[in-house]
Amino acid sequence: MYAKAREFQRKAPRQARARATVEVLLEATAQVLVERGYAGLTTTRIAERAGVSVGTLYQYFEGKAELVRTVHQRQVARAFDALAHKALSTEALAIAERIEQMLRALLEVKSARPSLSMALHATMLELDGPAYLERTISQTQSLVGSVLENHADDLRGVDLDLAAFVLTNAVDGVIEAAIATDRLADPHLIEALTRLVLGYLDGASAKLRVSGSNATSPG
Amino acid sequence: MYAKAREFQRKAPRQARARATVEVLLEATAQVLVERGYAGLTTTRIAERAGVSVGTLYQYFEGKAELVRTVHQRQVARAFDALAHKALSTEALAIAERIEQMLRALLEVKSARPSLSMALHATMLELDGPAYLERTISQTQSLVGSVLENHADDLRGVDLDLAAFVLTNAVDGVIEAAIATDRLADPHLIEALTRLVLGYLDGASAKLRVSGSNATSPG
Amino acid sequence: MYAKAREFQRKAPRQARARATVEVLLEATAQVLVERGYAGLTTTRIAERAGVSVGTLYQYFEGKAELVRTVHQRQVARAFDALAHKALSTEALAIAERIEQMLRALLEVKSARPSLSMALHATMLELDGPAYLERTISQTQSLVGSVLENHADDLRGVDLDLAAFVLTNAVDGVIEAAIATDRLADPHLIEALTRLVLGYLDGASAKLRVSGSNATSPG
Amino acid sequence: MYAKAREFQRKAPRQARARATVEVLLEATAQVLVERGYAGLTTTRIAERAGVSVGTLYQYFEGKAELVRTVHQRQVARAFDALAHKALSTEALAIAERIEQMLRALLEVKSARPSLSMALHATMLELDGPAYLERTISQTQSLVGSVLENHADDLRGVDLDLAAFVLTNAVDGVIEAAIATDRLADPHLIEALTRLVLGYLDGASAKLRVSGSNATSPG
DNA sequence: TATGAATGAGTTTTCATTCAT
DNA sequence: TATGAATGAAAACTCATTCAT
Repeated sequence: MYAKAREFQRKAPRQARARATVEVLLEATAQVLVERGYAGLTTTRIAERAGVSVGTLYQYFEGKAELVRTVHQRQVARAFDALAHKALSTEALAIAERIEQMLRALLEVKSARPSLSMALHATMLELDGPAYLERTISQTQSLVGSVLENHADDLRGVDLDLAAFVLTNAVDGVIEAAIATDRLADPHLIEALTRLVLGYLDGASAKLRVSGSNATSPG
Repeated sequence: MYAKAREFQRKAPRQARARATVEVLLEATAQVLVERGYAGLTTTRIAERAGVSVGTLYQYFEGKAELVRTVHQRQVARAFDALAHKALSTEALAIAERIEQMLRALLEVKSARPSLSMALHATMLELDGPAYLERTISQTQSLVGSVLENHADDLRGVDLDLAAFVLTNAVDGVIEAAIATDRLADPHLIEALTRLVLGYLDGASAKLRVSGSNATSPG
Repeated sequence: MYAKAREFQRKAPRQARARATVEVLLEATAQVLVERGYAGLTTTRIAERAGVSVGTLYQYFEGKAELVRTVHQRQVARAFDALAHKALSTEALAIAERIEQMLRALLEVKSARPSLSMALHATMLELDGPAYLERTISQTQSLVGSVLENHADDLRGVDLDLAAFVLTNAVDGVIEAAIATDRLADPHLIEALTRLVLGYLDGASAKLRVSGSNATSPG
Repeated sequence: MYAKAREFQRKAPRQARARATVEVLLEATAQVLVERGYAGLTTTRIAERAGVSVGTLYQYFEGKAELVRTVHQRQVARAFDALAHKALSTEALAIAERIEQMLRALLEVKSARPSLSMALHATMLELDGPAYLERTISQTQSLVGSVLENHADDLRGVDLDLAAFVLTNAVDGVIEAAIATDRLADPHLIEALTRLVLGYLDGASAKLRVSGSNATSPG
């Protein structure tokens, strides 16, 4: 049904010039994909935009699917790395603060090339089917899972796996829509996302509810 | 109260036979799309599956894009109608109960042809770009918005427009991921979604927090 | 190589209504041919324009080729009849006057639907190949031949067959170009054509030269 | 002195091999057009005849229309160049002699591929409508015009523009008919055409009439 | 008779991929 | 290595024609 995802370059570029060619091809792929969609992403066009010949393209990549998958992997890796880095650097913070910082980091990284994210999402869905989501999201999901686990004391009663799944995808859905409607820069977005996550966790844990949200402290 | 989507076709079928042909073509499109993705959705294949000739397909539709858009519109309309209907029939209920019921209705309608939903999402993204999301979601979003307004008293302090945007897309993101990972049937899903929505609203409204979640009742 | 020219309607229309349908179809064919060329002349379009169904079209004509040939035949017949009629009614006149009158008649009949003439010419060439010209022109050519013969005394030394061929086609070439460049209405055109014909005959006959062109009389 | 026609192609051939391919495609187009008419001129057939694949055809031409136009332009250019060349090399001659020589040159060039001329004429009419004639003939017309101007002294009283228009198209009409009826080789044709042209000019100019045609000399 | 739905052969056209230079 | 010409399978799409109603 869907083509298998094959990995990485056909040939490891040894020389600097070759490495540069690979970069140029990947960037060209990203640009053309954003500008004309997957249907308009032809090997000729990629090569043209990259300033090399089609032959060269095939020297480094198996075809356009591999190019797209590579671009996607990089994009995903960038987002994941940013998130993971922030998760590490905020280990000492309280959960509410930590989540807000992580969401900030995520929004920032997504803001870099918003339309590329969208285009890649659609394309990967077409290339590898729903299975792609599973692969891609699961990584983030387990990162989120371990972060939650760090705060297990505050989250007693919360099904952490379920929470990781729900929150990761809920946040993703909102961000995707924000990209589509060009609201990524809306200053209220970060607040709303934070509230979404904390609200969910809050609704499941007595501890957090009392200590975590000081606004609730009664008169 | 809520807007309706319509279809446009190359030529309106006059005879009953023709109307049946159109239905058969749409169903064939849905099936082939699910089975082979948009790349595998060829006009020949659609016609074959529908048991008519290609010529007939082109008599009623401009091409496969129009077929897909029509299938999508119907799918969206079905979900929207179910949601709108439930929204109306639960006007008397408290917000928490109402939201849970609406989420149940939504899950139910999405469960009907989960893989079709996914495939349509990916395809529409490719066909019409991110703009498609805007068009599609906005309808649901305003429905959600008016439901929230019905409970404005319970939601003092909540930015209802923002809430409608965030909640609609958060729920959508979770459901989409649930479809992709085959968790739609998970009995915990409905609870989690309800908590997600109520938790968000809760985090923004003093009134709701006190009356809606009895664990919080101070003293 | 080129399809055979088959003649006339598949079925003679007995009733008045049927005759009207045939007329309407022929007129529709002419209109569509002018507006969209032979490539754009589809049976559906003809039927639509005529306000009948395709089925009806096939009730009266074998297909679009027959329709075009019929329209062409009528057009040719109109021009030929006008010319023949004028030839008869001017038998008593001197050759110069007679030719001018015939040319006037020809221009007049061609002016009626100039673009139709052009379109038919191109289409018939495509349908029946160069052979069509032979068939069509020969009729006119022999008419011209017999007119010249009536004035054989004035045209001693002229090869009448050759003259008929040359003059018919020369005049035709000029008129066709006049249509294409929209000069049909140019008042000098008729003079020029007359001069062209008389000049040719003049160049071949001593008698005509002296008596026919009074401007030459020296003195 | 006289304008030149040029070609436009989808992509300019860089290597010698490519240039050869383009030639082969043009020749194949000419052949198929003659053999089967425009209706029978399919891209598959052209490629087959040229001994290349369809893909190659589309690499250099937008489609069959562009191929035909290019062939036509070359054909027209050949005829025009021959005529222009003869016009230059006969500048010193008397008008009668000059015209005969130019007509001879024209007949010669048209004799090369008579049926191609016909087929191109019909096809261009269909492709570009009557407008094509205007474009094509105007060039020749102005060449004829300037030739006539060279002999303005002999042509006092003649409207040179009108003469160029009438004579160019009259000659064209006769030649076209000669091609269609296979009389191009008729030895009388050249005489007749010369007489047609001179006769026309003669009928309009006193000077030429007296000196050019000795049979008229009075007394 | 008239209708218009259905047919499907026949075209055009694209584009990933190969390979001689 | 890089090039870009050539390939041809595969797709979209049209339209003359038929025939059940």
